[in-house]
Amino acid sequence: MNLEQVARRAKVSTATVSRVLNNASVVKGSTRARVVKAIEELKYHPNLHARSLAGGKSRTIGVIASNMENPFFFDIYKTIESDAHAGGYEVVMANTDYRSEQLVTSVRLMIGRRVAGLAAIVSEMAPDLIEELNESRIPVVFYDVGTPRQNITNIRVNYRRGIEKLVDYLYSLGHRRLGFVGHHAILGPINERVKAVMDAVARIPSLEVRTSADADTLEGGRQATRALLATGFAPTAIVCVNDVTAVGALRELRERGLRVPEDVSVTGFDNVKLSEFCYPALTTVHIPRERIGHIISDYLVPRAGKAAVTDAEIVIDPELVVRDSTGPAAV
Amino acid sequence: MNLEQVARRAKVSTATVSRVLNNASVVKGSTRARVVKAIEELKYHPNLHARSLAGGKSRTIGVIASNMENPFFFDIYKTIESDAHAGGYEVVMANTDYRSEQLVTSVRLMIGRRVAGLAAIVSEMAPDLIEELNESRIPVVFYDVGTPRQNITNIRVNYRRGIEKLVDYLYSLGHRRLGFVGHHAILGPINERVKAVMDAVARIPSLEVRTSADADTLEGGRQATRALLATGFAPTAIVCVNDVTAVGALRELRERGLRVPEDVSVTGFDNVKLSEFCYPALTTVHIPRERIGHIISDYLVPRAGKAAVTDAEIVIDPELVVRDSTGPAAV
DNA sequence: CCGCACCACGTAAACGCTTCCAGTACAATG
DNA sequence: CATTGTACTGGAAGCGTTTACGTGGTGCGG
Repeated sequence: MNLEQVARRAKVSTATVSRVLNNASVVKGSTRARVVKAIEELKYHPNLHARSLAGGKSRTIGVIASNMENPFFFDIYKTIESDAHAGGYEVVMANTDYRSEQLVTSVRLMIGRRVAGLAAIVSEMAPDLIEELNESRIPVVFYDVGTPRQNITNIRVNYRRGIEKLVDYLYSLGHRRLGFVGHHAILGPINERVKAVMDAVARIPSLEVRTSADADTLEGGRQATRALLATGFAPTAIVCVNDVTAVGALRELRERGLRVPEDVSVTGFDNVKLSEFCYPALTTVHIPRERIGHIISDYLVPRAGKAAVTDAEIVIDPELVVRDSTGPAAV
Repeated sequence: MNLEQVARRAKVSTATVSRVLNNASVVKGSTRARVVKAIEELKYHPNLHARSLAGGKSRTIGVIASNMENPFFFDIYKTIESDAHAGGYEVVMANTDYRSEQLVTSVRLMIGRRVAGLAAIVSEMAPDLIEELNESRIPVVFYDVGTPRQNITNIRVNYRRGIEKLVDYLYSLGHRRLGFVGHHAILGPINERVKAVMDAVARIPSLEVRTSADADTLEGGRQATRALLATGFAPTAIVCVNDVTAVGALRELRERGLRVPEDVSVTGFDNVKLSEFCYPALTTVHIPRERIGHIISDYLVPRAGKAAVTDAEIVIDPELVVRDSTGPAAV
């Protein structure tokens, strides 16, 4: 079922069929009608592979994320998708599960697909990736990690600042023993996020902190919290790497009979919708996911009268959102 | 950057490069080494479009879902993805937002991509879709809606039975006034789900029910619940179309000062992970999402020694999961 | 020393589309 | 009536692969 068959049935050349398909150029009304009729009768669907091969372009942009299960990533994805569709583009998505090996695979896949643009919303990194991407000439936006380069734009939030706001707030409530629940992807004291917490705590001598980590899921947050408490360390507040893990923490505390925030305060990060709907509603740090999504699509989706892609670094300053999961430290 | 350039650099023909790329046929070790070296030096990435055009096959399967934001769909997606990767296949995903017009667009897109198989996990339907799909000769699995056909397999859960279990359980707890919170996609009394609720209730004369609907999100569940209560109708139990909307309902009730389950009972559907983590944990109906995912990939991902795709209808019987959001009806 | 099988590789024809370059028909113009 | 322009359509060359087929070497038995 190809152009030729349609052409034959409509008694025109393949060139003409192609023209009506892309409603480019001028095709006489009667001819166009014949072609359209043939297309419908044959239930013809153009082969997109052939199309982008011949055309040299692909009108699809790729989005790679660490964990689409986490609404944080999904919210960004959704915004990009919506913008892309508005601009006549398609989106293909890939998950890495925080594995840098999977990141490399996914990036290769996207390059192989000759995407028009690529967004990598990931916390992991692979050494030669930037080089490889640079070589491919594909416009790229990295969120979180990455290095600005020709054709590579960088967006990151000032995670450090967000954590500081959180820690200062908890300190002001009288908290002195803090727990930090992370996820495996950011395990290890070298990690930027853990370091941010350590540094924020280190500024205030009377503060003490212990960390724990598990998967970036509800269950992971629960397990990490359980492990943290199993050490005998009794934090008066638990800072979680994001809202999802915080909801996991909430459950573990509840099952241990600890009240939030009377006995233990809990904080999230991201300000995902769920953070308002869980109980108690989470004190968290807002990260403007829609804005991030729009920035990304501005860079990747060619739009009439838009500036060209340039290398740049964009830093977003997150802000504290106080809700019900935090309160004065227990005596 | 194409096969020819690689071939030239390795001083072989494009055929040989292709052979080492697909490590098919026998290529002498030394030659293979030269080619591999050239590939890496040039940072060559095969053009996947050309590949599937020439090969005639695509090694990717498509998944279309109504709302990936809802973990129910995502869980199924994840299972399919994992199975597909295990079988050397890629997956492309598309969202319909419950809009049948978008369903059509997505299906066309998938056909255009000449996917090796297609899974449609959707609650909406479009008239000519089945016909169009049938014409395309692509193996298809429908979940929820659809009609078995040559090359089309159908999976559905016995939603009706699940609702009956729920209603019977609530009745046994003394509930007589029920609210049903749906989402827009299933609005209208013609809908299968609403009908299932109506019929389940109709079996028991003393039971009364009112319905309401909004988006399939946390916020939607909340709004629908608000609308339901705003009518003055005071249900002693609220049956929600799924867990996500139920969590939304939970929040609305909490903000109105209604205790769950003392004042009002709430039930979800799907048994998504979140249903255990919210407070109170939801009484719900378990739908085996992983199993559904596996069934789908069994049908779509060609695997060594696997039976061919046949038309069939598979029905899954869901079971009740009682947790903390339900209790005896308030007097 | 010849012939044959076989291995390793090259040649070239698809795959289904886009698009440049011509070509035809016909109206408008001088 | 010849000339130029315009509107539409066709021919054919790619796009980057895969793959059937062909060919040149090598090793072996006879």
